[in-house]
This record gives sequence, structure tokens and C-alpha cells, in this order.
Amino acid sequence: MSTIQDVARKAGVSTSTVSNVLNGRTDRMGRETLALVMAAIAALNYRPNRAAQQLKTGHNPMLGLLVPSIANPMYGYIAREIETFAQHMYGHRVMLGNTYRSKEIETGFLDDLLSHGVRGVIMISSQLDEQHVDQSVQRGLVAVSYDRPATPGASPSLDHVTVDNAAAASMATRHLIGRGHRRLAFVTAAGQTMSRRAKVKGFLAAAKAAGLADSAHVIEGSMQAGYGDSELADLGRMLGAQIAADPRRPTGIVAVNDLMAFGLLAGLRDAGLSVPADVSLVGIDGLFLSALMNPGLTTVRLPVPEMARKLVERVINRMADPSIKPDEFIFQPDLVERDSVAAPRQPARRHA
Amino acid sequence: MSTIQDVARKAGVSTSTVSNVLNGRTDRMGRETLALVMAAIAALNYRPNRAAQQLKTGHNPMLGLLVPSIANPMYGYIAREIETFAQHMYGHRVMLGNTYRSKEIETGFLDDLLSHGVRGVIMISSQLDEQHVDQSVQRGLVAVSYDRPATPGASPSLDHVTVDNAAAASMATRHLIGRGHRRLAFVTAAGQTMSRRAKVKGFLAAAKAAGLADSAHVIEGSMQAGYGDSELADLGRMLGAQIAADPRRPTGIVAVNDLMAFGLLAGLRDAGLSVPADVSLVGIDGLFLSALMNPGLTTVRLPVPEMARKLVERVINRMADPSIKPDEFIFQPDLVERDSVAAPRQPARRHA
DNA sequence: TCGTTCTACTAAATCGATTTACAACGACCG
DNA sequence: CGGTCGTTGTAAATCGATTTAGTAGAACGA
Repeated sequence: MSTIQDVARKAGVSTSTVSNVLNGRTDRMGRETLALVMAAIAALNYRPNRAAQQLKTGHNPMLGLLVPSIANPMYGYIAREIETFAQHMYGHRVMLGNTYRSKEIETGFLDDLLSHGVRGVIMISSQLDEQHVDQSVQRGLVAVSYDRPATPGASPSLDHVTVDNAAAASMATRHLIGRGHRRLAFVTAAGQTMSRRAKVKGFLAAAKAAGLADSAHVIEGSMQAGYGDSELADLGRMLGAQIAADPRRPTGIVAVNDLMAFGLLAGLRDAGLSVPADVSLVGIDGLFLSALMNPGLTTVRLPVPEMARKLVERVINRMADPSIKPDEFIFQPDLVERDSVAAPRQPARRHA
Repeated sequence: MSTIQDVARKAGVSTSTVSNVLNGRTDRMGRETLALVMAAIAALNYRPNRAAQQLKTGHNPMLGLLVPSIANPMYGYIAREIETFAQHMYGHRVMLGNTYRSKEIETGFLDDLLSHGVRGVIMISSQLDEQHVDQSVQRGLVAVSYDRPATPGASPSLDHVTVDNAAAASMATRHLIGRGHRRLAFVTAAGQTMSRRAKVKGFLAAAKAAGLADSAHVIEGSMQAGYGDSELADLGRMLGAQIAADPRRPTGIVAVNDLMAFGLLAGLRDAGLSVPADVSLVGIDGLFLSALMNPGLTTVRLPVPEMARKLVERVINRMADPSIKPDEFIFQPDLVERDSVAAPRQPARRHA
């Protein structure tokens, strides 16, 4: 690999001049000097050494991206949007880490980012507790978090970009209610994350608003720690069978996300129940896979590309200008209707 | 952020001594000196600056990982295994890039790796042409490629870790034949990649061996350039409808991969056909999602975790010892039977 | 007593870039 | 003709680690 010195020697100028060319300060030199340097760079196929640049400037055109598990199609989707946008718009590469929702792994990743000179990170975390992040923020990391709102009251050290989770769950719930469902359930995994909490809240609120507070339940399946989030579907499958066995089972189900809905679909089917004839089901996320399910899954779609852009914009901008204060950005989802919702078999009296 | 100098000052020793501690050369110093340094490191929460280390040593504990699209669940799965293994076993982080199967993007990523001081890359590429990679290899990059065999004849500059694609397709095909299918099709996307080629070859060979050469066809759907591989399912859906419309349609279909099979399942269903009653279908990959489909998709499963380990091992080992020559590693898949295959409606005469 | 050999540690050069401070050289002005 | 500018360029310090070459002092042998 050739160095800036090689280029300088070949062009017959000083390294300072080459550096000036590299950094666009072309006004400081004559036309032919510029041409000479450019030619030398091309001839040697020279690329500046990032480590050296970074050591001097303290900056590294790289972003950290932290996901529970990149094997989860939702995070794969978000990650693709983030990487593509960061690279095309800002020339930043991304360093990826799976956290399996472990706080220790998160902390380790954050530390490594700092020692690699990476100053910005996008966290898909949802951990209730942000203290371990604060430490890294104090050391100079700019963090933007996805899928969890700011902690009310606390002065935020992170940006928060998220979908309106309560609205998403409400939207799904109201859709079921609109189709005549009165026995409702919200199915989720145990393990408190902010987003799950908000969804539960939205579900309950919508049910209550329709006078259905008593017949709306939250069903929580527990998973062992250290899972990668793709196991959510397995949990859904188990829960689906379990729900099918209950004589007082709900007729309308909102799943915490599409992956859970996929599992529910399979579990209900395993038990001989048909969706939507016996049970109606709505997912949340809007994965492309939900269109391929049988039946096609009705789901609340999150505006992933828009959120990805915002996440990237915020990290980059806040790295460039540290005076920008952390803020919160809430996006609105929309419902995409497919074939997993129908009127309940024995129609309840329509409300209103 | 504190530096090695801060630590040295605090411990009352020279930076060399601190460096020795950092690099495990603890035999070169007294017990209490060691304790002093350790204490200072802990007190300052010191982490060595990777850029400085890298500048000096030329090494960076990071791997490049290049995928067509991380939104494709198969690549998400592989990527998770790779990242987890590289981190846990070797302390290497990974830099991720989506290539959308574009040669220019691949080349750009490879260049960036080099300038970031990353010396090892795992490429999920399948490009027929490896020349653009050779250039980076000559500049010192250690490359390991997944999902394409070595070019016969050419002296390889890359490792090749792959599943036996021909065997995978044969296995799927023989499974259909064994159930009595005689009109067979292999459905794939246009765009030649090594792995698709090998699968076609395996499909055709299995058909021929059963005396079915004349009734086995390859169906190719074309996609526009620059796709991210998650669009494969859309193509499958289109192709499924198309196949359904054909009166001489096959009764047994092998899909180039599970995503394609998901699309086919949906397309066939759209057209009113039932799987497996009207058409039997086998996928290749073994995604966890294939178990959730309706019907459950019979598929040829690739040993992803094993291949991921091998990929990581090879890059790391070859970076450490450049005298290791590139090699080829072929893994065997296995069939997982579910519910997408049955005997054809009008049973053909059983062969043998 | 002097030379040798360890042990425990340090000074200083180095990696490849950036950047500040400054120099050489015409041109221009009065 | 001497002084001031503007243009075009350079020398050298610096970022934070690693590593080579070397030193001080104690212990030991003859």
C-alpha cells in the first residue's frame, strides 16, 4: 500500500500539498501542481490510511449498529436501510453487533466502538435501563436509539426515533373491534421493553374506549434469556396452540409483531383452527414476508425507510455539531389489510 | 478519553511498561509494577486507541462482511452466526456492507476495507467473475467466499466455503421423484451465479438419472438489476401464477431457495392451486421461516452455523499465517420434510 | 575487586496522515 | 527603489500506540 509520502515524492511536492489536495483545499495551489498530484494518486492507486487520518483528526467515517439479532427479518430490513443510506449519503460504513438483548454485550460493543474511534451509534435496544449507555455518551459517543421513547422526566442523553407504538397497537385493536370482535387478546413475549409496554398500553386503551376492558387480555409467553429474537416465532407457535385449547379463547388477536403473528398462525393451524374463520389476527411491523403468509397477514406497517433515514441523519448531524440537543422523533404507522381478519363466527353485538 | 501516557504517569512508569502490560508481556516486570499499572488502567477506565495500535501494527481486529442484502433472511441468519462467532472466539468486530449484487459496490467496499486497515473479508457474492476481488487480494486482503465453488483451473486467490449446491438440488429433485412426480421444474431467477448454475445442474442430473430428462424444465424469472434479494419472493409469486396458468404445468417444483418457494406458494395459492394437492414444492436453505409457512415447506437445509464457523476460522487463520494457501470447503445439506410434498394427483407410473 | 549476567525498566524512533507557522517569489504601489 | 501583499508552497509538530536498543543496579563468580 502506498502512502502520502510516496505520492508526494512521485509528484515532486511536499506531503502537505498532497494532504491539501486530499482535503479539497485546491485553491491553495497552482493548476499544474494539482494535476501532478492527482496523476500521482491515480498512478499509485493511493488510498489514505484511515487509521492515520483518524488518529490525527479523531474522526472515523463509521457508525455502530447494534441489533438484538440480525437474523430477525425486521432488524435485517432496518439494517439494510440504515447501511445503504449511511453509505450513499454520508460515506459512512457500519460496524454491526448482535446483542441478544444482553446488557453486558451492549456495553462491550459500546466500549469497542469508542476504542475503534467510532463516535456514533444507532441502537436498536429497547432496554428499559439506559444507564450503561450514558457512560459511553459521557465519553463522547453520540447515540440514537430506535424503538423506545425517551424516559419521561430524565434529561435525555440519546436521540429517540420510534414509531408510535401505542398508536400501532390501538390501530390494530380498533380494526378488530370494527370488524365486530369483542373478545380480544394481545400476545407478546415476557421481558419488558419500552416498545412492548407501549403496545400493551395502546391495546388496552383501544379496548377500553370500546367498552371492552373486561374481555381484553394480555397473553405473555416467557422465553429464556439470551435469545436472538428469531425465536419469537417459536414462542408464538406454542402460544397459538395454547390459545386454541382455551374454550373462552379470544376471537381477535393482536400480535406484538409480525414474527409473533407468524408463529401464532402456525400454532393455531396446528390445533386445527382456521384464520380468519375461527380467529382473526393482526401483526405489527409490515414485513414483506407477511404478504406471503397463508392467509396473508393483516398488519400495521412501520415506516422503516423513513425511520432509518432519520436515525442516520441524527447521528451524523449530532456528531458534526455537538451543540444539537437530543430529541425525540415519533413516526406514525399505517394499517395494511390482507386476509387474516374477518368478522367473528358468532357475531357479537356491534358496538355503536 | 485517557491515553497510555495518562496511565503511565498515574502509575509512575514509562509508556513502554504500560504497553508491555497491555500486550501480556508481564514477565518483564516486577509484581508490584504490574499491580500499579493495572490499578491505573482500571482507575482511568483506559482503553487503547485502536487507530494508534493499528497504525503501528498494521492490524485491526475487524472483518468485512459483504452480503447481497441483509434484508434477505438467509443472509441475516448467516451474518448473525458469523458476527457472533467472530466476536466470541476471536474478538473481531464486523463491518457490514450490502452489495445488491453490484460489482461496483463490491469493489468500493473492498477498497474501503483496505483503507480502514481491515485485512480479512467474508464475501457472500456468487459473482461469476472474481477479478475485481483479485486486485484487493494482491493488495493484501484475505478473502473467503461463500456460496460459490472455486473456478476450476484458475489458481484461487480466495477460500471457497460452500454447500454442495448440486447435491442440494439433486436431493430435492430425487425427493419429488421418489414421491411419484414425473413432470418437474426448477424455478430460479435469471442472472447467473455459480450457486444457481450448480443447482440447475444438480436438478437436471437427478431428472436424467430417473429417465425424466424430457419432462424436467428450468423456469427462469428475470429481475431488474440492483435488487436486494428480498425481491426474490415477489418474483416467485409472479412465477407461481404463471405456472398455475400452464395446463402442462409441472406437478413437482424445486425452488432455487426458500424465499423463492415462499413466493411460489403464494402465487400458486393466488391462482387457486393447492400445495401439495395440486403441486408439490421443495425449497433450499432451511430458513426457520419455512417451518411457519402454510403448508410447512419441505426444504433442503444448509448447515449454516458450521459454514459460518469455517468462514471465520479461515479468514482469521489465513490472516495470521499468510503461507496458508486458499482452499475449498464443501458442506453437505440435508432434507427436512414437512407438508409441501405429496404424491401427484394423477399418479404417474412409478419408475422402478 | 572487577567483570559478567540478570532483572526491571526507559528513551526515542516509528506508523501515515493533518495542520500550523512560516518562507520564497513576483507583482504592485507610491 | 524599497516595502507590502498575495500566491504557492514547505518544514515540523502532532495524534496514541508499539518496539528496538539500551541502561542502571543487584547478584554472583573467580
